[in-house]
Amino acid sequence: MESLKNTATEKVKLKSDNRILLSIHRCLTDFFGPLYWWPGDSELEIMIGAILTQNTNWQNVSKAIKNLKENNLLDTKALVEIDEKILANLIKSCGYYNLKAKRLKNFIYFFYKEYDGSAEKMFSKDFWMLRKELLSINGIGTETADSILLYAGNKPIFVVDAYTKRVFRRHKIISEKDDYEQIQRYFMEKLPSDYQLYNEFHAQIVMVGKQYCKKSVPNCQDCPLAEFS
DNA sequence: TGCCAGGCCGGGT
DNA sequence: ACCCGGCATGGC
Repeated sequence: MESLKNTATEKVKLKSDNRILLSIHRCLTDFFGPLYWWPGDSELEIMIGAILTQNTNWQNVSKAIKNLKENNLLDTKALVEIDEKILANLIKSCGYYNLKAKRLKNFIYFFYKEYDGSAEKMFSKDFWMLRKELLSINGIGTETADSILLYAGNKPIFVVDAYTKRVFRRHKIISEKDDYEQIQRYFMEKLPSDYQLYNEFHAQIVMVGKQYCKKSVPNCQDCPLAEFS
């Protein structure tokens, strides 16, 4: 009885505690070990992957990227010059291929024109300013922009995706009605500004979302975050 | 077999 | 300010 009460009190305390996110992150670090995200050998590859993976399984995306690689298309100039229809055909496996070919083109024109295809140049800019520029490109929304900033640019900005929402809503750590910006602010206010931490944490959240906190199974079985909900 | 996957845009209320 | 349909392939 006494211990039960204490446990309940602990949970309430923990939930309102600013450090609950750090506790969760530590728990997931023990659980998964290092995850080494984002898969990709260059900034450009990571940025392309961020666009191609919109609402799409990564497996399908990696095939498309492999295809691009084999055709020497992980290159800004080559992507500027390639015909959009041909590009669409090469990325067919990742779905929405006509749309994504257009979006990829939009981004690559911007990258080539504004930054001469240099990631170093682009990421030397104040990253909140750069975020605005990215968001102004048709086809780049909040998550894609933030993935580019965090994973290609090593900027301390937290990426919110469908997994983040589902996992943290299901465990009642964030509210159902919080939108992208609110959730992002919540994470960034409660966590130290550290790109490596954001990188690892987001990767862990995706793992939890895929393996334990599945959409099709409303009660997360064996969820490593059970103790936090 | 049907459902799902690391969103975003444009048009309608 | 929301809400919704469209976009599409491949894996389980």
